[in-house]
Amino acid sequence: MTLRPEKQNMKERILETADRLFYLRGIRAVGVDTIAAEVGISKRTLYNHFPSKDELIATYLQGRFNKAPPSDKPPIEQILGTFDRLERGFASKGFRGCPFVNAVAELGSEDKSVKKIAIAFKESRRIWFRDLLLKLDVPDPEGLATQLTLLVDGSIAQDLVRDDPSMARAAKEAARVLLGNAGVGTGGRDRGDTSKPAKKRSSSRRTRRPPEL
Amino acid sequence: MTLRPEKQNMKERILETADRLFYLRGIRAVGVDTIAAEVGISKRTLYNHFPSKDELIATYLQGRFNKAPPSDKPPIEQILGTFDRLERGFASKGFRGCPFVNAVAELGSEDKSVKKIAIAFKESRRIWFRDLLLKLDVPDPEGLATQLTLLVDGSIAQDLVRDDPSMARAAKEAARVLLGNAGVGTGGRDRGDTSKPAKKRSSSRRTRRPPEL
DNA sequence: CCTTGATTACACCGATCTGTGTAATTAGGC
DNA sequence: GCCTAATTACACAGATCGGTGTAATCAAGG
Repeated sequence: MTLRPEKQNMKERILETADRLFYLRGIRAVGVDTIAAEVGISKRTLYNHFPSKDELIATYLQGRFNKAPPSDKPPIEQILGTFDRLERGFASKGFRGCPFVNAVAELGSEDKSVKKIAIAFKESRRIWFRDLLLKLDVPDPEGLATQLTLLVDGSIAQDLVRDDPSMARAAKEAARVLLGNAGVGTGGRDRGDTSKPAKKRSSSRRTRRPPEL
Repeated sequence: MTLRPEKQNMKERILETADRLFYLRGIRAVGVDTIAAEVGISKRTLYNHFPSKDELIATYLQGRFNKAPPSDKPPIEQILGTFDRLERGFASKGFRGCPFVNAVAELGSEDKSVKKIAIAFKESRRIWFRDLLLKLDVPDPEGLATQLTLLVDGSIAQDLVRDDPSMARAAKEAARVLLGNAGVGTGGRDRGDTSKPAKKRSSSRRTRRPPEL
């Protein structure tokens, strides 16, 4: 059953090329002919592996859904490290925004399956933040996790249009402030003692529901 | 020289329809035939007013570049009010993300003019924040303004995929924390005295360059 | 060697795209 | 009423789109 080496993973090869082109140039901007030509195969072969372009798009987005590997580093480092990885991603040449946001922006609200994948991805990242925040015992892990995702997606959008990787650093600084406000020492503040600095000080730390000035 | 009423602002009529369709369905997804049909004119007439679709796209984006009207309200209210307006926008049925981010996502890095307009828009909002922050005499108006734009764009992206207007509120809460950290009372914190509460306390307020944990 | 399945080249379909050419029609200003 | 300019309908060009049908070729396993 062993095919010749270069065609061993035909489906993966197609998917890799589709991923690259879809992400870099946009989904609507890339035709199946272009993908087939780039892979070096006939269009017929492509359609023997994917019944339609929509299926290829869905598989492409599914493939972008890489969950973060479990880490044993302290939660605070994992959270802030997210923005470091983000900055490295921005600085890399191939970065062009969030594939899920781009897909929703391109394909409109018509395509329900695309939107479902995008929502699932965004939510998974929020949950990832939340679970780390739970270990830190912050007052409102749900809300703070949402706020962190805002910083992530905000910096991604800003970098997409500005090509400015420093947006990730700005997001990190903001994240540090939000974490500090929640009673978490981030190692970047006044005193460097990161050793559990008095969490949950009565209620004044929490960003309470404000009286809507 | 007065044309008959319904055709008095032909160019504007075309532009309004193009704006609506481009924004709601996407730029690539809408053809000039569709626009002309929707306006109720012939395709030839459309091309008599716009030499190409690219020109129409550029004009569409230029038209989205509406600078905020000057306000005499306190800066802090203007800043936080941004997120209230954002939330109302999210809740309105026609909202579909940031037209500039969407355009860049759709058209790729090929179209330089589109990207330039998008950058100009993003920067104008940052400057708007910064100028308000200057009046508040915060330690780092430039950096804080950038952070606020991250919250704005983050909530827009999140709402685009989640259809959840509460993202604007989450952004507002985060903005409140960031402003509070900069020494600005936002009316939602412990003591309600918004009367210039000890700005610029030596250096410990500032989110300093952290030692990169 | 022969069978089997994958891949190939290639033509083709109908639809859609941006953009143009043209001649007829319409309406306003003088 | 006449001139001018805008708008109209409509055909058409040339390209690209997603997708299919077909027959030949190729390679691997028995």
